[in-house]
Amino acid sequence: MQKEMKAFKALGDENRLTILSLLYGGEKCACMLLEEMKISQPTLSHHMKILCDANLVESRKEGKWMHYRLAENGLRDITDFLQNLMTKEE
Amino acid sequence: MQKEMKAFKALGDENRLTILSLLYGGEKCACMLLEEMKISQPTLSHHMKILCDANLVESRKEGKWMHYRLAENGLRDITDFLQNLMTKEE
DNA sequence: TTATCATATTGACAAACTTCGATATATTAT
DNA sequence: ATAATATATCGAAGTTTGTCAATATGATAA
Repeated sequence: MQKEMKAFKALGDENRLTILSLLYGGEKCACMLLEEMKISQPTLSHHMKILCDANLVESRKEGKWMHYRLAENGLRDITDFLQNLMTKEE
Repeated sequence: MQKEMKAFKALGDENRLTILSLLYGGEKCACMLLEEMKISQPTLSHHMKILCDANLVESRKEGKWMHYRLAENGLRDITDFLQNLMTKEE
């Protein structure tokens, strides 16, 4: 349950939900995310770390750029967790 | 997105995840939840309010007892939200 | 090497959150 | 009406979280 809690904590922030929606279209580098949001660079870096630690986002380093993309596995894990809560209820 | 954020915030707490898992088997009254957890009565009340406000739990008053159950609608909403994030990615 | 650019880390501060004891409210029983 | 019980609200203490400026790290370019 610890794993799911970490993911839900990560999802419970407006900026991080925005980041996920920006990654919906596919991989993006940090600098592009930064342009589309009104937060500082350290703040973005902080949020990306939380999303990666929660397994919701995966990263790839290319030269001095960091590329981020949605982590399908982590997303599926918590989706399954929620679906299990719903089924067989009652 | 505000609605989902509220739900995810609510899910990002160990005690509240425990409460949801306790409600998995079906409706329970607050006093029964209280017995199964090591938190004070005001704390439980606080968490139940957060879960209800987030639409993850529904309540029913019967005399002096409050009965709580999982809110299928709210759970489905965020499950759908996550599933939409996953599909068509790429 | 030195300069420049992209990202990460540190340190500090304010805001938000969790928790509980004390107390209030509401319902039932006597 | 009074007592007892279940739950909610209040107020305060301690903890966690989000944020940014300053700085560090790592990579490329000159």
